[in-house]
Amino acid sequence: MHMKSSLAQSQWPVSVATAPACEGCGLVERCFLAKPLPDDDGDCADIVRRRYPIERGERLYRRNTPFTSLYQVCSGSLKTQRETPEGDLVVTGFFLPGDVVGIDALADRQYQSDAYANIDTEVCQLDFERLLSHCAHKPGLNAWIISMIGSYVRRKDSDLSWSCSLQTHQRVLRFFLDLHERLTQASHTQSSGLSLPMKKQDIASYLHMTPETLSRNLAQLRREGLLHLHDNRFTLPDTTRARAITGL
Amino acid sequence: MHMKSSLAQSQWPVSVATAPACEGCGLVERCFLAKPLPDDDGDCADIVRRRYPIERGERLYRRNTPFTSLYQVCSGSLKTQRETPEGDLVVTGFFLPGDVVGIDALADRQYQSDAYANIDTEVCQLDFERLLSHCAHKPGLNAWIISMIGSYVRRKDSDLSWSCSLQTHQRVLRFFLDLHERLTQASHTQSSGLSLPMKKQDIASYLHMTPETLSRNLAQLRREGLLHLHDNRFTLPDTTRARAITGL
DNA sequence: CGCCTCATTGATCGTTGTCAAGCCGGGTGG
DNA sequence: CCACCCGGCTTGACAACGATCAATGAGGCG
Repeated sequence: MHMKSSLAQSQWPVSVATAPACEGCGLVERCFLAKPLPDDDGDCADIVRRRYPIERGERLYRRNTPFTSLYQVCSGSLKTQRETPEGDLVVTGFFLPGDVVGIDALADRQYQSDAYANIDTEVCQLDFERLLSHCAHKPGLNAWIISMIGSYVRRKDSDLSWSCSLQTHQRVLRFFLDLHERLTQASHTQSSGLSLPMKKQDIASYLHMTPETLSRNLAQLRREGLLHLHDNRFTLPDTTRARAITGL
Repeated sequence: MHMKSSLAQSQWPVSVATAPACEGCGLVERCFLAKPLPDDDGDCADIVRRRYPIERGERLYRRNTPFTSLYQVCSGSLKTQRETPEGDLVVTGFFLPGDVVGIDALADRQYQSDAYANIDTEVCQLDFERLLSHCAHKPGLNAWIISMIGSYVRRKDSDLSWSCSLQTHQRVLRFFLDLHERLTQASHTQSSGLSLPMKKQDIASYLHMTPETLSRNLAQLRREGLLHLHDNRFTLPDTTRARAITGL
């Protein structure tokens, strides 16, 4: 019964040694890659390539190229984008520290989108073939993979359910609530304001609206005292009311 | 197009014996459940419960109940729906013969939506715990699961990318193109017209528009000769033009 | 300084949601 | 067999929201 109540990441044994390359990584205490992999008996070393830097604006992988690796964000942030039939670019996801990117490539063994760094970023690379080949005799590792994919599915599903059905100002507010939550859980800093790790254009694209509409809605949310945003730093002064409005 | 057979399904040995309950199932020649499961050495019998009927309008599972099983549709069709914060119901997916439903429950071990039969339907039930417990010593089975989830992710991802960014009439047309493709690949019947296995209200909800808007768009597509739809049977007279319009 | 990209604000137009009425087909009961 | 009802669907008139077009401002970098 290796697969108890929850597939959650938290059930891995709080492990002892952390890999040398992980020293100083802000994610280290909640990152499973920083610890030995589940059921690792020492032969998993070739799976992970740790803390690999990507510069702002640099591309991590390109659409329609062969899928080889998954990547976990250590610091910074990534976006994935695709092209519409008309040739416009649409942002399909943002990836923050702790998130795994590349899962959309599992089915076709081809990346389904282009992945770019929004700001200077570090990722850990996971060789998927090697990962799978170790799974057979490591049920814990297998469960971890399915859990990881499950989280991605949940996120996509919930995105899909609100990104179209909510009103514009609700979408914007929900985006910032969600972002706040993900950023604070990743790094436990409760500093005065979080920095916005992507461009507003990209946010607009992700939320299926024009930059103009986003800007107007931001102005209104500021007026209503639901969001402070200045110089790429933001806070949510009244999360209770915000949650009530967005239904989160 | 987007129907390259995914990761692993096609690589199973075209197997010999089909299970008795699968005789007469329309899906039998493309269904992997009809054949012994990958790497099955005989002890997988308890995983699958075959061809289990659900009546039109009946609920298969309910949101926020414990996740136990995945279901593959044999015949008929299912929908999944959720409630918005305002209390409206939104259809989040349609499942046709060959599709696996319940994958959104993987992360939380709770179903994330309500699943209903649109018409009289048959499903095969897969006990997920048992499935996983067999994975350890059956790498093929493991790969199959990941492939199955991968297909789901791909579908969700592509839904997400077009269901919001396209114009209304494009969304409608794309929906019918997609439906046509999925229905014909499931049962190889190239009959004169396919029957629409769901209500228009649900289609409207799924496409994020009102029934009125859907109706108007259907009327226009008929006028333009891109879609025939009468008495719940439909054909696509000009798939080439339709594809060009929707970017599929 | 000038160029560039990003962000903001205003004016106008078009598409879609809303509200309302009418239609059609299936089911029920007299 | 027909009258009736009800849910699903269609069509029309109107209002509202967001996209488009255009102009301006703010910051980064050669």
